[in-house]
Parts: sequence; structure tokens; C-alpha cells
Amino acid sequence: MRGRGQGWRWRGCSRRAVRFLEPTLLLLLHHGPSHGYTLLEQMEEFGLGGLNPSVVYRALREMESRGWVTSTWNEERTQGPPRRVYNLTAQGDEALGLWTQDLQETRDLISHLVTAYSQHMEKGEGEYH
Amino acid sequence: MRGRGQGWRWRGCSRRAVRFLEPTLLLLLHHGPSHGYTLLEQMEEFGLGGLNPSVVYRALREMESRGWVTSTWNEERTQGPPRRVYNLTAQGDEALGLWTQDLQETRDLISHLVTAYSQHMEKGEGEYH
DNA sequence: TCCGTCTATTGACAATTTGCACATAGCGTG
DNA sequence: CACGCTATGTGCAAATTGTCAATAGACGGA
Repeated sequence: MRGRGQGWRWRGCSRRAVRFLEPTLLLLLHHGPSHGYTLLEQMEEFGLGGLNPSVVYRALREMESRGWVTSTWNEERTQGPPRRVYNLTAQGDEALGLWTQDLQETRDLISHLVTAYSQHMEKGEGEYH
Repeated sequence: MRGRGQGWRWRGCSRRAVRFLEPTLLLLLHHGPSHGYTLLEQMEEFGLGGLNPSVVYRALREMESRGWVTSTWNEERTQGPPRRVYNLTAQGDEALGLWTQDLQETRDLISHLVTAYSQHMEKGEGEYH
């Protein structure tokens, strides 16, 4: 229970303005089939380090239910339990494209906001009223 | 009830919007005191048009409980019920600054992702596997 | 062999956030 | 006074997210 009114609920980089999880997973899978545990580690490059594993696995299953990926159990034996290997589908490929567009729009909105902020500051109105 | 598995839960710019709400409100209030209804209309410029009013009012009260803004009832009579006028506080000013930084980081992450996507596409690996 | 550790995945539930439908209320107009 | 516009607020259902714990195979050492 996080209690109320103690500002900055999510400092420390959980909870960004946008959801990067799905597009990042799609992008990683675009490079080739992979399984959850590896993907989890690769997320770090995109600023999504230290994510709770179950969040990633959950997202992958959800993406499968939408037809963006398919999964099969890896038959070759490794050190550890069998892995579920995910493959991007044509729909997933398309989703990645759309999502990328969406992210670009979001980026533009951020820029708009940040620019408005900077300009207002420059004008010497950099004090609250 | 939105039902499950019918992709693109938030196409049409519902979802993304929300986390811009607070910084946008703070920025608008940085220009001077204002009240909910007007703010609601001004949101449109920042891509937050058509938001449900209660969402905005709720955010404002929440921001007040954090000390980012204060509110007073407007004594001058207008056409309609009294308005609650919000003022930015010093803490709100600071919060806006921090939030802007956070948004910039987010923007960089988006850029990183989009760049990775583009590069991968250019290399002729623009097919799913 | 038993234990601890690392790799992997999953399920369940609590906490939080969001969407939405509706309630209230003053003012102007016909 | 009924209606429509301006304004704000309440409450609840639904969706999303966070966290904890369970399961399980392989491997190395005591």
C-alpha cells in the first residue's frame, strides 16, 4: 500500500509516460525468435531494466492472444526448464509499425510541451504566479 | 466494458493522453491562475482534446492535495455556478520542472526505440521471421 | 544424495488507475 | 418554469499494474 499524498509516486523510473513494453518486445522479436528470459535481459538497453519477470511474461502471453506472436516449446534441452520460444507473426510486424508511428506522435507531443515550457521560461516568466 | 482480445485497445488517442495530463495542467497554470473548465478546453492544444471533465477535475484536486496548486472560490459572479480557481505553488513550479525533465528522458527513449526500428528496417531485415 | 543456486515460467491477488454515468447547481432565454 | 449552457463533483465498475509466491529442471559441491 503506497499511501496517499506523498508525491512522486513513481520516481525511480517505473511508470513512464508511455508504455514501451510491447513495442520493445515486438522490436526485439523482429530480430528473431527468442524466449522470455532473454528478452527480459535485453529490455535493459531500452531503459526497461529491472522489470518484474511476470510483467514481461504476461505481456508476451497477451500479445500471443492477439496474434502478434506465436509460441512453441523449445525441444532442445538447456540448463533449466523448457523454454517457451516466441515468434513474431505478420500481424505482429504490422502492429510494430503502427506502434512506432504512435510513439513518434507521442514524441512530438512531448516536444510540443517541452518547447512551450522552455519558451515560457525564456520570456522571463519563469516564476509561478 | 471493452471486451478482450480485440487489439488496439487505445487507438484514437485515449490512453497515451493521460500521463500528460498533470504536466500540461501545471504548464497552463504557469501562465496564470485558471479554473477547470477553461483548462479543459485549453488541453486540446496539447493533444488532449475531448477528455472527460471529471478526469481533469479529479487531477486538479489530486494536485492540490500534493500542494502543487491551491484553489479558491471565485467571488465575481459569472454566468453559471461559482468557479474554483487554481493557483500554481512553488512546489508545483518545481514539480513542473522535474516532470519536464522526465518527459525529455522519455522522449529520448522513444527516439532510441524508433531509431533502432528504422535501422533494422534499412538493413533489409524488414521482414518478420 | 541433499542442498543451494541459477535458469525459466506461471498463477493469484492486492493496489492503483481510468472511464463513465450520473448528480448538483447557477444563470439566461423564451 | 422548462431548457440549455456553464461548472464542478461523486461513486462505482473495469482495466492495468505491482508483487509475492509456487513450480521445475539442471548443475555443482559437501
